[in-house]
Amino acid sequence: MNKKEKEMDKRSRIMAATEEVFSRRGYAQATIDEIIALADTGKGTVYKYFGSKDDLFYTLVSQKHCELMEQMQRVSDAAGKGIEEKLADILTVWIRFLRKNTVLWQVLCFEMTCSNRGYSAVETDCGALRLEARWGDLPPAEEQENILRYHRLLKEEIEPITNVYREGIRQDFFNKIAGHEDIAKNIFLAVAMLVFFHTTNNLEKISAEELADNIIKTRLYGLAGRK
Amino acid sequence: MNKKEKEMDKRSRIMAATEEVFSRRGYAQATIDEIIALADTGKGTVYKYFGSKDDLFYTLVSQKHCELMEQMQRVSDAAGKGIEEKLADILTVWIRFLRKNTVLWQVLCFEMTCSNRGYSAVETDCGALRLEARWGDLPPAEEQENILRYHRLLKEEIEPITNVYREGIRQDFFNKIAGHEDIAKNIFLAVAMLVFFHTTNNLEKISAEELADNIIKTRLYGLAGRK
Amino acid sequence: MNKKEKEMDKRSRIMAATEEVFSRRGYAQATIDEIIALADTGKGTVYKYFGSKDDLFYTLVSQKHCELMEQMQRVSDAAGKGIEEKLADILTVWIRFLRKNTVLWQVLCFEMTCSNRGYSAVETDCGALRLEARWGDLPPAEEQENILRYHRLLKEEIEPITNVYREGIRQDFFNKIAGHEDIAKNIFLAVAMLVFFHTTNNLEKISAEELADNIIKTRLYGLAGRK
Amino acid sequence: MNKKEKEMDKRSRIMAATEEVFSRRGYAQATIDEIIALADTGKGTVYKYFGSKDDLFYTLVSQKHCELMEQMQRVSDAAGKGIEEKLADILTVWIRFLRKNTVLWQVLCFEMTCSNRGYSAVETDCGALRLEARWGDLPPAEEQENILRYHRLLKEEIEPITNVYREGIRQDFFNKIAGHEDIAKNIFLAVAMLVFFHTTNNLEKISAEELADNIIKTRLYGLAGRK
DNA sequence: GATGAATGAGTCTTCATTCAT
DNA sequence: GATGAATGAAGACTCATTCAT
Repeated sequence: MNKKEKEMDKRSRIMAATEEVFSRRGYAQATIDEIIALADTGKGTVYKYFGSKDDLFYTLVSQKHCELMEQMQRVSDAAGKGIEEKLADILTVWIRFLRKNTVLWQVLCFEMTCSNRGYSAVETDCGALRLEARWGDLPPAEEQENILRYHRLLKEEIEPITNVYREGIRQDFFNKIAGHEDIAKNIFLAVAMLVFFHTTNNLEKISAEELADNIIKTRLYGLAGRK
Repeated sequence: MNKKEKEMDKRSRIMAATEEVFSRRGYAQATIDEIIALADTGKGTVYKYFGSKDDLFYTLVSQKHCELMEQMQRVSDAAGKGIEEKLADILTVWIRFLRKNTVLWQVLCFEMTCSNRGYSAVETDCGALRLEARWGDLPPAEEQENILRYHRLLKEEIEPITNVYREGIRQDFFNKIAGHEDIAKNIFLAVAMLVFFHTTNNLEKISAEELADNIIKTRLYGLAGRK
Repeated sequence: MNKKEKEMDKRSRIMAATEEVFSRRGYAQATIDEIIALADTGKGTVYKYFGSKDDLFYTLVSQKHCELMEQMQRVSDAAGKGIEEKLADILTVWIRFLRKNTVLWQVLCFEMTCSNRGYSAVETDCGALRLEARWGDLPPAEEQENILRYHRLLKEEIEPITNVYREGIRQDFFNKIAGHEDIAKNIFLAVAMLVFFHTTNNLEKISAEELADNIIKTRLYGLAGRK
Repeated sequence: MNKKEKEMDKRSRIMAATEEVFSRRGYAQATIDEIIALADTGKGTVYKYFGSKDDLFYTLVSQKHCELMEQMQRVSDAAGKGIEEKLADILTVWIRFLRKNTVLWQVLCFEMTCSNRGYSAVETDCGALRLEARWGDLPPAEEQENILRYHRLLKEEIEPITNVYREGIRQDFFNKIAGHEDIAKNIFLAVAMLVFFHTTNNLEKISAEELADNIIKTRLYGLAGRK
């Protein structure tokens, strides 16, 4: 095993331990000590590669995020599919992903975005995200940036479904009932919630495809019986 | 002011401070020190009345939970209303409540249920809740109980809408497409998610009634345009 | 022993331990652990009373500084003394003080003022002190303030002798050879240096009065023999 | 470029980086990482050539010390000069040197001699230096030696001026007022202090020669006006 | 009953030094 | 010979909880 391989070995062992520990404990409760014990490495090594606990977490979810985006892109790009099918495909990918990374994405959505500290990300005119405090003061610029990067991940993950939704609007596929394209986000988040609370319902046994299909059908055509 | 009143005064001042601090900081970031400073009381007093930080939080949300249940009960009990109207009324209550207690319920849903530590509450045959670890070991019995009580609150909050849903099923109001009554929970949680992420979408400016109505309409009759 | 007394007891025990440890190790090498071991107290207690390691040090030297200023003021105020006598008296106080607090003031002069990191304090027009970086960037405002307060102590300590020097100038007691009143500071600092390096010379055995007298005499009338 | 040259290149690049970093940060705050980044070399190389952080610093100041001694020797050896001129020349060299190496010599005087840890160097009968602890225990012999070598540098730097002073005594040039030859050291150190605190006084703008001349004049003939 | 001083286990983070390649 | 990945000891600081007054 050469130097490069050994280094990757360390890195990936740390990454694996990181995933396990954050998945087991959430962010705040996780400790670097547990990670290094699991990765069988020194504390310095972790800090050399990743810089800080926050960076460690970000690196982990960032990587997973990329995998997710790739899959979403693939199904989004698929030719010859209708709105309904596309939506179902994207949701399927999203559900599968969340089922594998439930805790991690829960932590990302709630702990890391600091939405539980009253911070929200709002879109500026130029499309960038800016942190806003619903009360109190904003943290120092550097910390803001750390928080914002998590918001950016989420924003990007919602985009594919938003795009399909826009396409549907153009094709006059959708009703014009409600808050327009926030609906896309709505579906997206609702599915997340569904998975986050999964074990308390029976939807877990259903395959991702089936679940996505159900959700899309219900959303598109409604729960009320057609008479 | 007699002894009893003075005591209640202390209690309620602590309670008010507790709400403010947990709402501002989430659970982990909140400190007893900030609470007593705000309540202008001693640390011992807090521990005498409430026993622990967790108990303090539970007492707070428990109280709010009762208020919520009362309101839900009231609209659920209203006579002469159709399924659609009842659902909209319950959702309106739920949305209003969450908008007032966003952070608190976010914390409750994710931090306190320890769903971010891989624990899930499953319903036993006798209708009770039991904690289950998706991996690793369960915590000591005492801690399990502390976690479970939060699950019980949530379960109870979902019930009113579940009941209406069941009624709709009986009246043949609903399609039979999907996971049956989990759908109720689905709507319920989706709405929570909507509020939790509120500032990032425009739905915030809409009144609770309007929002509830939109959601119900969309859910019942679908997003797809009727041809 | 009542509550107040007990509290003062803790505080003063911590203070005593602080003095001992900082005197033994300097600032950077000193550890809170050693201080609490010596004070036989908990770490939290130290942080409750003093906030941070830097505050701990500042509190200590600040207290000693006050004692020094009091003594300097006393001899400065003494009526019916000539320039020479006044200078000697102030120097005597200064020497005595430095001999008792050698390491502490050495640390204050060099470690705490961060002069070894390229920061200097310059006097603004309004007489206040401002930090300046001879290279690189200044630290955040908060840290600047922490550094400046040490400079302020030193500035205040030099004042009495500067005042006497100014008086001497007015009385035409001094030559006009050199950098005018910086000379006062010069003497002051030279004496500090003398004490800081004391054990390497024999001046240690001389009493503070004698030493002060020698220094003043030499400074005033010169080392060169009068022919 | 042959092997020898390449090696020297490495060495000198490390040395240059060492000077820059220690000058910018002092000793404790300086890190090997910053040095190797600046020298564009590997950490192992530094340790191969210099053994330890302390050795690195010592090598640096040792080299500068030699340059200083050379210059002092040159002006000391100059024929046909009086006491006053010789003193001024030596001081000029000293001032120039300190102005170029302010932080380095500050660190040397206070941090490296561990005078801020209560250790002092005393001269034994045979003229050698021995470490003494004003309290507590002395460090292990090896560390003592590391500390002593810095004291030796300083002692050697003071010698030229001490020699001239001795010559002045022999020539009956000096008064017999004070602590005899410690006076020489006194002047020497006072000048150091003057430079260490330079930005807080106006002496900085004066040329080294002028400053040296002023100091010598004032010291020799006194601050008090001749009537 | 109310208080708040005291506690100390637990965390993240830094950095000089080593050693296998 | 040069490298830099790996290490782990060490240190500042936080905060829930206790308990004597």
